[in-house]
Amino acid sequence: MPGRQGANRVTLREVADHAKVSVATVSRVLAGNYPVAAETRRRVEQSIQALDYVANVHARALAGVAPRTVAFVLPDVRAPAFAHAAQGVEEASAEHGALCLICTTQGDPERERAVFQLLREQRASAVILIGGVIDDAEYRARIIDLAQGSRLVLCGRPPVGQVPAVEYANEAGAHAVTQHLLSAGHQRILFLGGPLSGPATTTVADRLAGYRRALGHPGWTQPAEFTRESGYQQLCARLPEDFTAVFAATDLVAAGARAALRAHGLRVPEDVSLVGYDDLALAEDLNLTTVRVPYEELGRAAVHLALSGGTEHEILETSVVVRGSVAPF
Amino acid sequence: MPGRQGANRVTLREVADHAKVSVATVSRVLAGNYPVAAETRRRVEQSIQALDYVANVHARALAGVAPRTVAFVLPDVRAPAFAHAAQGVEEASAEHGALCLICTTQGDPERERAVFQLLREQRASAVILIGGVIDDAEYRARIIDLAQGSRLVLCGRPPVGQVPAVEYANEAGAHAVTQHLLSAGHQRILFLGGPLSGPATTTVADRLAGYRRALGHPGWTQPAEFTRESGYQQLCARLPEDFTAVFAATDLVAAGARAALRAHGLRVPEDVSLVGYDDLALAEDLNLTTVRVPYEELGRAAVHLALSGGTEHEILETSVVVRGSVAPF
DNA sequence: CTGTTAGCGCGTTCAC
DNA sequence: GTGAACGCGCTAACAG
Repeated sequence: MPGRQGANRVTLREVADHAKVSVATVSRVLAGNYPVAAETRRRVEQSIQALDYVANVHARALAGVAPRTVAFVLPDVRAPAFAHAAQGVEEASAEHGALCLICTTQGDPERERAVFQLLREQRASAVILIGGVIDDAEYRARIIDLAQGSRLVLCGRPPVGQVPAVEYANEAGAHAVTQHLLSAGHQRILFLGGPLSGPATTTVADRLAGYRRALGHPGWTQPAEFTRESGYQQLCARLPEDFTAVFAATDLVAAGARAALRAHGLRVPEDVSLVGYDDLALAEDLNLTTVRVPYEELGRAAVHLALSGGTEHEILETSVVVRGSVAPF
Repeated sequence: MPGRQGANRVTLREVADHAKVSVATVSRVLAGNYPVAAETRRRVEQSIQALDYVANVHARALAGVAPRTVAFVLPDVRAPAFAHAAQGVEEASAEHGALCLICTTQGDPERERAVFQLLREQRASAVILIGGVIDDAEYRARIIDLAQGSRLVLCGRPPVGQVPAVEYANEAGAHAVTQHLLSAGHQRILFLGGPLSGPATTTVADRLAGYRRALGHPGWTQPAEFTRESGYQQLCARLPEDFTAVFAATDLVAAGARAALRAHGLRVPEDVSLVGYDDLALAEDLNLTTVRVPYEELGRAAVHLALSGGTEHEILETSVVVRGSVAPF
């Protein structure tokens, strides 16, 4: 192992001195984009090794050679769906030789602003935004505003003005599972999910829209937050009633719904059929028929879009994963 | 909204000109650590607004004011345990006003090296490392090597040489659940988990050690990777046998074990008791008695340790969470 | 209180 | 092929 310098403050200058050449020469062998005598190059490389020289990105960036950096901004890494998207972003960034920053905001617009400020200071090449949102005028204005600073790409949300986005076929997926339920003979299907009060996020709104389009009428809905707990309580509040199937807006909600059904002595799928959305790992545990959302692909696509500079509106496909939570009625 | 500049290349100089002051003055109102006439400050602030000026971290860093950056290096963000730790790291970093970088390595030492190189170039204030490892000489050498570049803190692993670490009472937790099983009258307890071949990671090794210490003898073990699938298959391979309880090395493994038990017509806990480790969300779904590991705290503690520059070896507590998967025997 | 100026570490013309 | 010198945007003395 070469002699290490601890705090590692070795500069180009020192390497140059050590190798008895000028800084320009060292810079050249480092960049490798300019002819350097073999012997000289060897000597320089040795010095670099010996001193354990590590280039300083800051100096480099200032001199015009900025490393690519893509930032992924999300409410919370612990949410499986977001974690999967993050994985996709990470992988795609690495493939592009870009460093990946992951920043969480806890859904707080204030923190989101702070994070963006930080990212602008960092001169991030691109920032990708994910997380449920209510698509109102205030929100759209905020996005337009944020987009000024750096290249912005929306993920799992509709595009806003000139700000590009990569989405998944959310409404279509909801339509498909509902259709699946309908084909099995179900007629009274309860949609479980949505805000307990106030406007819905685009995510729920689209799923609800797909459900309604398949049904051909407004159907029946029971609000519930995107948590297991809420799914449990909100369905209990609705039980007993005469629906034969439940469409939970999320796998997590479905997990809660399933528990609620059981608590009321109802079996899945014998007594009540149940479907979810997202296809998280727990859907398999629960043997839950659900809609698969390609979260990792979503992240990857966002990175490509961000780095390619495109402005198209990409929409990834969703598909229903049939397991054992639906029985014919 | 102020007039935005798109690519945002406004410099201090321009702001100074706009406000008819010197760059030093602008720098001062920005830093706020030096007296500036109220009127002047107001004018400068207006110019900053008008031009939508955003400081350049790189220039700043080069001039000596480096922003704190803590990097969290992990195998995979999708693993719930790691995601929770990441959340802790993120929050603690934010509290310290530090930017948080999250980098994944897929457990590939090569990628790990590349990431470290990148982080050194970034002049990261600290890097925190998490993920299962086999504690051999090669590994220890690698850590020592990596630690040269920047401030390193190990997370959920034992310290190596001068490299500090924050762990959780892994062995003690395993001892405690085993004791819990013993108290319920169980004697033949199977430990499910561990490498199918080769040496174990410190994580399993410690859990196994706790199990054995409680038992007072080597006990019975069946290898299994840390996945639901492996838990299922490896337990099936062992069934039927006459143990009355299973200690799964991980909640995920426990989920698989539970499915295997069911597939063989065995009920939990009536026929066989089952415990896991980690206390992930799914443990609650499964009504699984398990050991709670404070992953978020682990992440937070690592950040504090990293930023405080301490070198202590911190060990967080674990506790057994009693749910309904254990019955007296 | 405010302006001038010298670096921070590196890439990049230019001359040699 | 190689070296000297300027500038990237900003902070921190140092003078006024």
